[in-house]
Amino acid sequence: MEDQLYIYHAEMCKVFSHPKRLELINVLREKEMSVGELSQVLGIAIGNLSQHLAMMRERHILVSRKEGNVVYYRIANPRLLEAFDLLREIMFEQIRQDAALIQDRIN
Amino acid sequence: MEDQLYIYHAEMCKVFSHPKRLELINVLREKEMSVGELSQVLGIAIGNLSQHLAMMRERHILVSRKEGNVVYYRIANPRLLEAFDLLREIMFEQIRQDAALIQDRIN
DNA sequence: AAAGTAGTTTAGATAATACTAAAGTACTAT
DNA sequence: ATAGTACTTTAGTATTATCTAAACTACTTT
Repeated sequence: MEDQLYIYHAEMCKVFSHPKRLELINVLREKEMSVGELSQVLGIAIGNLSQHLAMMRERHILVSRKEGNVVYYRIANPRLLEAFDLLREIMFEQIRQDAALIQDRIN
Repeated sequence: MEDQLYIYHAEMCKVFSHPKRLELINVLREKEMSVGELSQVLGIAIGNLSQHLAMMRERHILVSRKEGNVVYYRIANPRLLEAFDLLREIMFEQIRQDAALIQDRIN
């Protein structure tokens, strides 16, 4: 029962474990975008992109809306961007620490 | 150059994409623990655990210290727990929303 | 209705992760 | 020195993710 929470939690976090999916989240930060536009901006094939979008939609990270035959995607929960930003901050802290360690070793 | 950041960011997030690694982070929340203790608490083989610990150490998520022939692990940056908690909150929000949608469909 | 556009889905190949079991290392106690 | 404890590393296998290319669906335009 407790295990199930960790499994669900991990499933959600898998969204963050691919560079193009992270870029996608960052690109959808302020505005929704169509699949075609996203394919252009991210520089990946539409078929492949559609697979990423589907898995993110299944995990309720993104929601889509259809207009004519264009599908627009946007971020489901704006708090997700808080998580994105926090993780990126932690990453920068680590990069800075690593750099400092290397500096120490030189001096 | 920008791409490298997304790659590094994703590498860090891979730590969160496995249920036992999440549980491990949560268990190390307030205190450090030896590998043997962790193996007991998490219920996974020591060899397997040691592999998870190594990858988390490489990514600077955990740090270790050796005392005699016991190795203790702890969380490198306490802010990581903020990220853990934020992601879990977002997860609960989503679970609640899903539950609400199902309720609506019944009524 | 036929052809075009936008996106999805599937099948198959390749690559990355994860697990098990056994060998190896470092330290401690006898 | 030998044996034991605590952990790490490696090799092999199984599982899961990712990508490409092609078929398919839904909608629009002619």
